[in-house]
Order: sequence, then C-alpha cells, then structure tokens
Amino acid sequence: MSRRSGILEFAVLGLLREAPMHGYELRKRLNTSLGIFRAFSYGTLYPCLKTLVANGWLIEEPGSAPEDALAASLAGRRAKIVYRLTAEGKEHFEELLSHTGPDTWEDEHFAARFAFFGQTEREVRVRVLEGRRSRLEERLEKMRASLVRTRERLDDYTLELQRHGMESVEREVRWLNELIESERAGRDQRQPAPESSAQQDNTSGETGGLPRHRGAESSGGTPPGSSTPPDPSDDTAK
Amino acid sequence: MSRRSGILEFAVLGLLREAPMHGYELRKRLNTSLGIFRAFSYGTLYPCLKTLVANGWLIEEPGSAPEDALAASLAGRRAKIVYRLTAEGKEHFEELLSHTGPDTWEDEHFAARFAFFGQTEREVRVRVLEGRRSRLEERLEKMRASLVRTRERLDDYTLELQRHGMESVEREVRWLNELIESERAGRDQRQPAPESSAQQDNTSGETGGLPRHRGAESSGGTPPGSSTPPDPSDDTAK
DNA sequence: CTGACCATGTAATACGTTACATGATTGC
DNA sequence: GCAATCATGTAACGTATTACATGGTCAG
Repeated sequence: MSRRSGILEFAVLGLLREAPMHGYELRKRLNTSLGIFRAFSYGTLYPCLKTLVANGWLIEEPGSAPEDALAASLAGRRAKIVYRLTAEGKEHFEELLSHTGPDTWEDEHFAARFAFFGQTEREVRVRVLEGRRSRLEERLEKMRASLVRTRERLDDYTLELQRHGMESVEREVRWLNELIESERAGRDQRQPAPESSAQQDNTSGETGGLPRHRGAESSGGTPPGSSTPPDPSDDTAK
Repeated sequence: MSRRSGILEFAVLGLLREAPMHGYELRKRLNTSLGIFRAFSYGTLYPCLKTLVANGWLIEEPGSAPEDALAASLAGRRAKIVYRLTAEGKEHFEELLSHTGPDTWEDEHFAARFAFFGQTEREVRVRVLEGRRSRLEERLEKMRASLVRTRERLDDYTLELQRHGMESVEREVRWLNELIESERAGRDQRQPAPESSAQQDNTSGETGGLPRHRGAESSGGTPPGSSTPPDPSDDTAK
C-alpha cells in the first residue's frame, strides 16, 4: 500500500498522541517541528484524517482553541474540529512503533520513525538504527561498485558529484554509529524493563544521553534574499 | 509544467549528446552514472523519449549494439532502437544548459545540472552554484528560526534529528563554497573566452582543477547482506 | 530448452498537489 | 469594513509507478 501516506498516518497518530489538535495546526507541526518530510498539503491531510476517523483511531470533537483559556471561555465558537486519539488509535500507534521492517529504514520513513523515538522502546530504536545503517551500507556498496566500473570514463564534475554523494552517506553511517553506541551505553541489560511499561512519561532526557554535539556554526557569506518563491513548505501560500 | 520530467528530458538530452544509445542503456546510465536522481522507470522513460522525438530533438534509428564490433557485423539483428540527438536537439540542450532560473537550484534539478557541468560554461556554472548556495542558506534560515521557536518543547531525539539535518545542509554550503572558489581561481577574466567556442572537447580536466579530495574512507563494521529487497533502482526487477 | 537478461512498450492505477469554494476571526 | 490569517474541505489534474504483454539472445 501507500508509501508516503503511510508516513503521514504514522506522524499524525504520533502527534495526536502528545496532544489533541485540529487539522490546521497538525499540518504546521508536520512541516516545521518534524521539518524532515517535506510539506503535505491539505488535500492530503484532511482525507487522511477522515480515513483515520473511519478506522476508529481518531475521534472528531468540536472544540475551541485549546491553548488559549480566554478564547475557550467564549464557548463553542466555530466549526473547528479537534482530533483526539482513541484507545484503539493509541494501541495501533504503539503497534506501528514496534514494527522494524525493511521499509522502516528508507529515507523519509526513517526520519518519521526517528522523530518519535522518544516514545519508542530502546530495543526497537536500536533495531531501526541498525537497519538504517545496513541500508546505507548497501547503498554505499553499490555506489562504490558503479564508481569502479565507470571511473575514467567520467569527467571531473560527475566524479566530484559522486564523491560528494558517497561522503554524505558515509557521514550518516558515522552518525548512526554514534547513536547506536550511545543507545547501548545507556544501559545494556538483557530485557529492556519489567515489561508492559512501554510509555514512560516523555518530558525529556530519560534516554541515557545522546552524543554531545555543538550545533550551528554559521558559515558566513552570501546573504539569502534572492527570490526563491513558492515553496510548498510555506504556510504563507499565495 | 512538469517538474521531475523536465529533469529526465534534460538528462536524456545530455547523455545522448555524448553518444547515441537505446532506451535500456539510457535508463541504466540514468540510475548509476548519474546515481543521484533516483530511478526512473521505463513507464516514464519511453514516453519521454517519444515526446523528445516528436519535438524533433531526437531521431530513432535501428541499430545493433554500437559498442560491439562483432555484434554489429551480424547486421540489423533486432528491433533495437538507437536514439541520436539531432542538430535541433543539441541546440535545445545548449539552451537548457545556459538557463539559471530559481528552479535550477532545487535538489534533484541541481544534481542534474551539476552532472553536466563538464559541458557548461564557467560563467553559468558559477551562477548555478551560487544560486544553490543561497537556496540552502534560506533553508538554513528557516530551520534555525523554527528551531528557536520550538526548542525546549521538543524531546532529545527530535532535537537531534533537527541538528543533524542542519549540519548536513551546512556541509553542503561549505562544499559549494569550495567549488565556487575553485571555479573563480580557474581563471578570473572578464569574458569567459573568445565567444562562440562554447564546447571545448570534454575529455577531462580542462577545468582549472576541482578542490582536492581523497575519497572513500570506508567506515568499518556491520556487513550489509540484510534483506532489503525490491529497490526500484535495481535493474533486476522481478 | 530453460532461465537470465536484454529490450520495448502500454494500460491501470495510486498518489499528491493545485486550484477552487467557503466562511469565521482578528487587527488595523 | 478590509486584509490577513485561521480553518475546512473537494474536484480536477498531472505525474510517475506497477503490472502486464511481448519477444529476442545467450549461457548452461
């Protein structure tokens, strides 16, 4: 079945597990917080929500904006629809969370999985990370092979492109190595926990600690501003 | 009009400019040599070829495998169709090569352009590289902004994902900086050349030299082999 | 003579976006 | 009262993939 839409369903379920929301906000969160998978449009999102409701995983309830107490006091003002995860939805999501099939380590799929690692058991996390890594290593293998076969016949630029591509993949492998290592370091016991306590409260770092990184060394030069107009990831559509 | 199919047309024209080929081989080259844009299927390629023929940019000619003299001696053996670029096709491709619009620095589009930099004038190359860079910088800007807005409310994994994403983009910016610099270093004269001599013979390095890189530091560990079946980039489809 | 690979095509289909239609709310 | 933004939805469309249909060639 659906490849990309499966990702959407998964992400929607995951976001709603944290808090009920209406479609509009859902879409924003999908495009910024989880900025990885590029914009889904309403034309995709709303039908998807309907499907999920039809499956009994979500229920629609009328609601005023939940984040604003004053607005809430103005009583059921509009036809806003707030989606809330049902018990079955939660169950289903948890089931999805525990799957570790080969599709799981495909680019966008992997990003989606990773984004909800905070709600995933360590055992599963490691399996997904390892799967992703071996996927990338296969890719590297192919790249190397085709490079050997074709080099010399290729001009400098094609070569450089290939080189850069491979380097990127190698980097990601190293990143995964760090993550896996730090997952294992967290606590390497046999069984992950007394069982059944799948959801610890996920406020923050109960992970065992991700590898240290100091982010955002802004590379100076060339201010943006150049007209690069209608990015679908903009909320400010036309 | 078409976004991705525009890339296909461009790449096909570019490959055929180097040598006539039939569809099957074209597809392989598209997926390996230019391994960047992920597999196009025959269902996309053949119709595309037809369009190009209809536009007068290509002509179909019956031909035996041109790389094998023995096979060629067996006379027109089969209904293989070899596609050859026409004069108009060449002209059209050269026109495409000189375009530097904003779409040009979008991910896959950019990769396609870069892959044919060997046949592109330096002036254009620099413009494309700079465009790409400013595109990425805009993206970084957005990522930073949304990170500032949402940090603290995000768990460690989401944060790490975002961090890693930004780092990748920053890397590519640095890569582009190197390339741009080395383009400029090549020779920084006013006009690129006596005019009209747009196509030097592109056997190899007349570029001025790309930045030095020592490729493929194979990161050890974790052999592949894990079942990752039906990759569309495989030729060995079912 | 069978299976693997070369080679070309098309029809059905799935997927997601664009554009459109609609209307409430808020700030100026 | 007008523009911007919030908010929900749908129908038409383009685009690419899948699966199918077909047949030649070559190795074992």
